[in-house]
Amino acid sequence: MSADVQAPAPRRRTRIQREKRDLILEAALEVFSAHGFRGATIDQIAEAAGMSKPNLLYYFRRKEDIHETLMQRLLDTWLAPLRELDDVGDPLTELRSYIHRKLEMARDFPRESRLFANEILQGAPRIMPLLEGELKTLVDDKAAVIDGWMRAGKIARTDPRHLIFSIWATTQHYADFDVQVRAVLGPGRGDEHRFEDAARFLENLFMDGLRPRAR
Amino acid sequence: MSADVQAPAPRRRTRIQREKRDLILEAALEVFSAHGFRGATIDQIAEAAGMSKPNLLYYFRRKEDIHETLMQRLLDTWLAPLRELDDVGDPLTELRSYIHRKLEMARDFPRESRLFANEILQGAPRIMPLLEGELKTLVDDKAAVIDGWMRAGKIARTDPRHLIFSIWATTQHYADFDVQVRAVLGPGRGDEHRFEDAARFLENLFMDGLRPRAR
DNA sequence: CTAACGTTTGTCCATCCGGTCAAAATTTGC
DNA sequence: GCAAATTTTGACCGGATGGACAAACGTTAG
Repeated sequence: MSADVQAPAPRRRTRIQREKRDLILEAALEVFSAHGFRGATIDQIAEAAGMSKPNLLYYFRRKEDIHETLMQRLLDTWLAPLRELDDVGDPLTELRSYIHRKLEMARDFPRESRLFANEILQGAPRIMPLLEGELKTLVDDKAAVIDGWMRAGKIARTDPRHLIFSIWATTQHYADFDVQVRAVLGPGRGDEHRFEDAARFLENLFMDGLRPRAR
Repeated sequence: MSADVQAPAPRRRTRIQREKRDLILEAALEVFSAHGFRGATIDQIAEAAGMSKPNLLYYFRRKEDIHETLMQRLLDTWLAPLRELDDVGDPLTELRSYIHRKLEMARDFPRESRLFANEILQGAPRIMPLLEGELKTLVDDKAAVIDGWMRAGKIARTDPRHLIFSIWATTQHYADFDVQVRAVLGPGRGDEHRFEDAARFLENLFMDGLRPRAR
């Protein structure tokens, strides 16, 4: 039995409706993430989804509806790694795996990352409530967990919220600024193995910083 | 009589031309950084610059010309902090001030940061050559400097290029993702002092990482 | 004063784009 | 097999937008 995501009380969706909507959302992710909301046109999305514009508009009445649906679906996937950050287990290990999971997401879902980045960059006009609600709550929650670790002396004392920001920033950078990263690394080893190199680097950075280790 | 194909070789510019062009570029920075290239309209820029659209088009023949000029002017300012990274002086101190300077730029020139972010996010269609040329050269150069420090045992060994990326990512995050940062910190102390807090946090992170310090 | 040059404006155009609509084609429930 | 419901399509619309243009306005040098 299907339970509809949010839309206002239409009767339960047809198989075709579910399939086509998914097709459209996939196409829209491709187009929105590459050009931003304003830069993307319905025609582009329709073509990428292999259907005509009026046909697409039969499934989503307005361009903004597509974007909104996409955003809502994505937020869950996107925040999953942070949700998993758990109080049990060794703090340093927990944080290390959080960083790795985030980096894997940047590698495997760069379009999703760019979609969010695009939205935030332009002032998050369409997802402000989500940021101030769901996201803030989650971060508050996890910041408390991290704070507990600090108080217990398990990790160094710093600002837990800025720690989370820095993990987001460093990992998502490899998705959002991919072209720049590749341009700078140039062809050759760096370009091919950039995610492995990034993983190793970030682990070093977050665990021990730059100060030379006395051995 | 005019024969110039595109930019170069116009006779020297009038005082009015210089003033108006600057005015337009300032307005364009505001508008482009807030809406992206495609999202910005010539009318918006013209209004922000306090002139009519045809008047603006008298100084810049095409929308893209404004963007291009803006980009070229900005790159210098933007990379200045990295250029200053110097071989002389204590490596850790050098890196610390680089981080601080970058963070100050994110605080004082958020529009510039967002303009670049927008461009890179969309695949850098208009500045690819700059990335592969000027930027890559500069990074190669500074990576060599950092590498020297590592070989000399002055800082821990890691990947110098990814180190640079991580500094860019963490500092620019406070400009590019400002709305998200503010939404998550919420009103109150965090919001007001976010840049000071960020500075302190980043210094801790880059110097010593998260491992609890034996005291 | 006036001719030459630089600047500004109103008007106009072609195209793009989000969205509508009615009719045609297809699928579904009985 | 057939009527009702769903899906698809082509044609169309109105507003926004990038840009062209010529006429008007202002400034400056002789």
